[in-house]
Order: sequence, then C-alpha cells, then structure tokens
Amino acid sequence: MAKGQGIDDQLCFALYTASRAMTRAYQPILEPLGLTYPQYLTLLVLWEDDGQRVSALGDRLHLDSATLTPLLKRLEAQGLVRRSRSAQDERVVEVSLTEAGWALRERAAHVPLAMLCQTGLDLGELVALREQLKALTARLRG
Amino acid sequence: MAKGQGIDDQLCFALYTASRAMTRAYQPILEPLGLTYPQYLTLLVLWEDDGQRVSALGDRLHLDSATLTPLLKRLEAQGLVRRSRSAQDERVVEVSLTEAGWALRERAAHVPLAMLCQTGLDLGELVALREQLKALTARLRG
DNA sequence: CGCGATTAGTTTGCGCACGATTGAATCGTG
DNA sequence: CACGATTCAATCGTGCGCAAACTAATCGCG
Repeated sequence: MAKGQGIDDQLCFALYTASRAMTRAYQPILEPLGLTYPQYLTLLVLWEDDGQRVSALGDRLHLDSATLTPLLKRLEAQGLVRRSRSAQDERVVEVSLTEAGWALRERAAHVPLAMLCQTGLDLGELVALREQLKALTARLRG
Repeated sequence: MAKGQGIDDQLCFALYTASRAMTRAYQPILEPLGLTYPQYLTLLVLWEDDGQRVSALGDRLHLDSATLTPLLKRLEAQGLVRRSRSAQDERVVEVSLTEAGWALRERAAHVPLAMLCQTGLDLGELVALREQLKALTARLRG
C-alpha cells in the first residue's frame, strides 16, 4: 500500500465524503419540512437567537453574504423569515422569524435525534469526534 | 446551555465547517497548479490508476456523472486529460492523463505534506480521525 | 433476428460556496 | 461641516453536487 498518497489515505478526502454523506442523510428528514440542509442550519441559528443581522448569521455559520442573501430570500419566499433594513443603520438587514418560521421549530424538533440515530454513535463518541473536528477547523483557519 | 440543540452542539455542523475549512486551506496550495479541490482529487485517482471510465471514477470519488462530466471537460480543456469513447462499448467514456497531466503529478507531490502541516496533527491523530470519519460515512450510507 | 429493458454518460435545473466588485450608508479625522 | 475610509449587504461569475430527464448503445429473452 502506498503511504499517504492514495486518495483513501487522505484525511481531506475522508472529511469531504463524510460531509457529503451527512448532507445527504439529512435530505429525507428535511424534505418534508421543505428545507435544504444549509437552510436548516440557518433556522437553527435563528431559533437560538432571532432578529440577527445578515453579518451576524454569517459569523455564526461561517458563510458570507453572497451565500446568505439568496438563501435568506428563499426562506423569505417560503414565508419563514422577514428581512428588513434597520432603522438605526440603513446598511444593516435584520432577519427575523415569522409565525411560520417559529412554528416550524416544533416540526423540526425530532431532527437532531433522528440524525444521531443514523450516525450510530453514542453521545461520548459524538462529542469526542465533534471536538476533534472543531480543533481541526481552528487549525486550518489559523 | 441548551443540550444538543444549539448549532455548535451538532456534529453535522462541525463536519460541515471542517470540510469547508479544509477546501479553503487547499486553495492557496492548488491555485499555482490551476486546480480546484475536486479537480485535484480526481487527478489523485487518475495518478493512482490511469485510463478509468467515468463511472469508475465516480465510484472512487462518490460522485455521479452529472458532477464529473463537466469537471472532466474542464480538465480536458486545460489539456490534463483526454476523454474518449471506448471502442468495445461506445457508451463508455475512458479518461486518461495527457503528458501534461502526468507532469503535474511532480508539481503536486508536495501537496499532501503541505496540508498535513496545516492540520497540525501528528500521523497517529490523523489516522485515528480519518478512520472515524470513514466509519461515520459508512454508517450514514448504510 | 427483434424489441423491450438496462446501462453509460450527457444535459438541465436548482441551490449552495466563494472571490471579486459594486453601491449605499456611516464613521472618523481634520 | 467635509470628505475619504470603512462597513454592510447585494450582485456577478465560476464551479461544484445532485435529482431528474434524456439519448444512445448494449443486452437479453423469445
């Protein structure tokens, strides 16, 4: 076996395939809610803290406005969020949940557990892996 | 702290951000070679085993032909690969490296080590994390 | 041989990601 | 107050990723 050059030896490839497998695993669970995976993540952030500006969402999700603006417009078109210019600072767009956006939270409440089951990990393994990934991300950014 | 519902508690989000951070970390290293990250992965597979059909590349990379066809056309436009219909079976397209495609292998030889350094992981940690991710991927697919 | 089923790859359409640019609003310094 | 610098979101262009529809070639069964 070649040492470290084959594609299956590469950490990056394992990460890339795992991430896509995860996104795909979410799909059948999110489809009844009419959400994509990035849209679901965005709503998670808003359910945690409603009324954030676009840049704050971007900081939280590590996405820039070029990605978020069209995504938020699609959520708005579905009636889940409102986008409005701040009165204090007209540059800022504040994103807030509608009634429907809040209501969706209940319908999505089962999602984390459903996904946890799909991973087949116990809580300890999950936390360990998650923290390793966070550390790796920090390293790659630094 | 909410238990398991916040975005930073989710394994999926850690995976998603780590994967994007990895892709981004590759960018400055691959940019001098004129490659994107998925293009680099595709070449890795071809350097291992030249002359594969599109579907075999897809099996290896877990990508379908709708993704690979345009990617391969871009590699072909750069003069790195040739795409040709098999004589035995006209449905099949075989992808083979050009001289330039092989030559690029030398110029890319430093990439894995450069990335390993960026991760700041020792080899043992890398292998452990990689195998956990492979196991997770298998679970999510199963 | 003939013809329906299957297979391989392409095309189409949509939704991310992200670098780069733009335009408008605000800030800061003189 | 003025005006250049900065900030915020939107826009543009490119390249994935993938579902679905399509096309052409091959297979298989009568």
